[in-house]
Order: sequence, then C-alpha cells, then structure tokens
Amino acid sequence: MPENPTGKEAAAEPQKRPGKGASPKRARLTREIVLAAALRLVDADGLDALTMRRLGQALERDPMALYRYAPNRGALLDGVAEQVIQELVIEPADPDWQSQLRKTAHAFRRMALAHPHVVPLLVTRPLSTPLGLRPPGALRPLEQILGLLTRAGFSPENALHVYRAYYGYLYGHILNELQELVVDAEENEALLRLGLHRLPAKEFPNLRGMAHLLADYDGEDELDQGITILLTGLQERLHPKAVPAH
Amino acid sequence: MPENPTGKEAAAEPQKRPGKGASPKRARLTREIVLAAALRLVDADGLDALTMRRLGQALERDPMALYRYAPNRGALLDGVAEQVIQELVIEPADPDWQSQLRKTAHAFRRMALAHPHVVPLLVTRPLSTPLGLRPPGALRPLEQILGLLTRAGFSPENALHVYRAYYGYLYGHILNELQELVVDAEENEALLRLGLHRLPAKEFPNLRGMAHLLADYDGEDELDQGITILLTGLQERLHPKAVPAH
DNA sequence: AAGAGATATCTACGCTGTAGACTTTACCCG
DNA sequence: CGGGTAAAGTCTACAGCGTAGATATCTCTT
Repeated sequence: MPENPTGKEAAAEPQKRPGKGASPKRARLTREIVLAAALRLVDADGLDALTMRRLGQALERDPMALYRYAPNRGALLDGVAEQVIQELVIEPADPDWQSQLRKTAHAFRRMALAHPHVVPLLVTRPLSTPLGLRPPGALRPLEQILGLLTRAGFSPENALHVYRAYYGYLYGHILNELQELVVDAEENEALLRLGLHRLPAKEFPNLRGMAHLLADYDGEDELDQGITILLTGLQERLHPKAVPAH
Repeated sequence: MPENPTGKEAAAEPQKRPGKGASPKRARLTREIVLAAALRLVDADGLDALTMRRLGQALERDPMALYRYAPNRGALLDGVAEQVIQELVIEPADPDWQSQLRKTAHAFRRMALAHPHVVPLLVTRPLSTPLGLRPPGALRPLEQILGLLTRAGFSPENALHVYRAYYGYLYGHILNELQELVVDAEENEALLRLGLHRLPAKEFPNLRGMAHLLADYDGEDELDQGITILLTGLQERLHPKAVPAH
C-alpha cells in the first residue's frame, strides 16, 4: 500500500515546516493575496485558467484552502472583477463634467486593455447579482459619476439617465475594440482580405471592399469620437439649442 | 436515460426515410436540429446547462454523436449565438436611415430579451474569432448596416464609424438593461433599499437616496432616448449646423 | 502548558469535454 | 438482389473540474 497516512516522508522536502513566521515562503493567506494571484492567472492565461487547483498551485496551497477566502469559484471571479474595477479612478469633484467623463472613458479603456480577459467578467458577472447586493467596490463608479453629474447641476433622475447612456456606450465600445484587437496588424489585414473575400459578393458588397478600413482601427480615437458624439447629443438634449424645425 | 438493454423497439418503426422526415422519433440529425435544441436548452436553463451530455439526452442521442455537427462545445456555443443573431432583421433599403437604426435597435432589444442567456455569448464569444473568420450569419448585420448608411450617403469610412458607435451603444445598453432586469419590481425595490442602505453614508451619498429611481427602470424608453441622443450627435457631426454659440 | 479556534489538507463524488475504437445504418452500384 | 462503403451513432475511458465532509495542523490566548 503506497499510502502513508501518518508519514512525514511526503514532507521530505527541505523545510515544509513554517517555523514561527521565520518562513518567508508560506506567509498566511489573505483575501487580497488570493485575489491578486487569481488576477495574475486570468491576465496571463485567460478565464478558464482560473481553476481552484491551479490557483492553489500558484499559492502553494491545497485547493480547498481557497474556500476560506471565497465561498466558491464564482465569488472568486466576482472578486477579480471588483479588484479591476477599483483600479478606475474618477474625480467626482471635477467642475467640468464633460471633460471628466472623457477622461474617465479613456481611463476605463486603458484599464480594460490592461486586463482584456477580465472584461467579459465585468459585463457578464453582475448579471447574476442584483444591484442592491453588489459590493461597494463595484458600486463606487456609479456613485462617483452620479456625484459628478449632480454637482454639475443634473437632477438625480437625469444623472441616472446620463450615467446609463454613458456607461452603456463605454461597455459597448470596449467590447467592440477587444473584438478587433489583434496582435499583428499586417497579418490581420491579410486575414481580413482572405476572410472577407470568401463571402458571397451579392450578399456582402460593402464588407468585401473594406478590409483596409477594418484593418487600421484606432481604438483611442474611435472612443474619443464616440464620446464626443454622445456629449454633443447630451448637451443638445439638456440645453436644447433652438433648431429650426424642418 | 432510459435503459433499453435488449430493446430494439426504438427502431421498431416500420420505415425510416430520412429524405421525408416521416419518422418523428429518430429522424436524422442535422446541424439545424442540434442548434435548435441547444438554443432551447440555453433559453430554458442558462449557458451552463448546455453540456454535451444534456444536449445528447435532449436529442436522444449519445453525446458523442454531436461531434458530427460541431467540432466541440465552443463551436456549439458559437452556433447558438449565430442562430440568435440571424433572428435580427434589418432593412438596408430603408431610405430613412435614422428611423431604420431606431427600429433595428428596438428589434435588437427584443431579440436580446427573448434570449437573455445568449447575450453574454453575443458579446463574448466573438472575442476569440477574428472578424475575418466569422461565419456569414454573424457578419450580416454589419454588412446590412453598412449598406443602409452608404445608401444614405455616408462614405464607407464614416459608415464604419457610425456602425461602431451605434452597435457599441446597443451592446452596452442591453447589458445594462439585463443587469437591472428583475422579476418582481416591488421586491426589487425593497432589496434595493436594504442593499443601498448598507453602504457607508459618507462614501455613497447619492446612491443611497435613489432606490426608487433605480427601481423603476423602463428599458424600452431608456434605449429610445439613448438612440435619440446618439442620432442627435451623429446628425450634428455629419451635417454640422452652423450654431453661432452665445 | 493546554485548550480553542482559525487555517490548511485529504479523500472522495459526480460532473465535465472529448479522444479513439467500435458498431450500426443508409445508400449506391453492378 | 448482394455487397461494399461512407456516414452516423455508440461505447469505453481518461484527465480535469468544483466542492462536500472529515481530518489534521498551526497560532494565539490564557
């Protein structure tokens, strides 16, 4: 029988014994340490790489140890998402709300590009948690944008509408950009040409000719212009300029 | 799974003509049949319910039989997404592009609400497939909107920009709406009140008072107003009215 | 030093996707 | 009709997953 119930021989490694805090290796786990390792795993190898066993391995702990810091894998995913959201800094006291929204949009974009594998989590996980039950970290951006807008003179109700239109576009843009994101621009254009050429000409007259346009996508510029469009529309809506009816 | 050790009774049909579909019980599978069953499964019980074994069971087939119709589970998910996308009908010949975009937005929303569990797929799966390699069904909306816009006088380049802003907002809105979607409005408000009250007052002065505003969310109206904002911005951008400020 | 409570581990179960070998079915052609 | 063949469907098996429950071990307080 290969089993060795009481055996210490499995611990024949040099020093498995965490002696009195003298061991730098096996510091006590904390939720922060666990989440940080989880994020590292996701950033490196994608969402599917975040398994209890792999995370345990990364932390040199039994997988079951993780359940002290999160009730289940889903909660771990939520924790990762929350952690990334908290990277986003908003200045709710900025008197120029339009410029602050623009800055925040770019900050959001940078954050998303820094953690592309987390974005699906950001847009997907909250679906299973009612807004009222989300952790403070996940609600802070909402709060701060509401603060920014009400401080700028919006009624709470309108602030909410603006927030929704704004965040809606932001989410959508970043999803779009990630879909077009590609490592090698040149290879991408070749791929696009080939791929689009395969489409039936009758049914896809427009797309087929646009490989070069699709290939050079500038996410930052696209976002900035989108925000401009949105802000223009908002401005017009909230302080309507008399426009000659047609 | 019904045990049928000796039974040939499943094949006791008098005749099985695959060409006519005369056999109701064990007609030949097709990719369409498989995908339809997969969609049914997802709609009923969510994405995680779509496993090879369960789908096999729903079709009264060995799970491995499915691999004749999709190379792996991921492809099955893509197929489900594509199938839902194809429900969306766009009229690229509509001369009034703004109204057509508005109609399409609402059609998109209805489609998403009809298959809420598929939405995460819609926004997430394409991330792993370069645009050039996507199946025609997934590219058709892009093509048709480009057609609509160029027919309306936009340059291909601008059409692409408009498409991106439009679809970006559309995706974002629907994600937002699904996050606020809830079965029981009254219970939701109670939950919101309780949930928001738990937040520290110093840090969340705005959110805490907005339970009632958050509770009555009208997705259709919100979308319509968002589209209006967007169209206003687009109009202004593309045919700038000389607006003498001051 | 001893007890207590937090922390980590071990074992096991039912589920998953899917590779590879196999059997059954449907259809074509002489 | 008979036989051959390719497609369709099945069977078995494996490695990996999340996690329940019992157990062991560490750490701190008294």
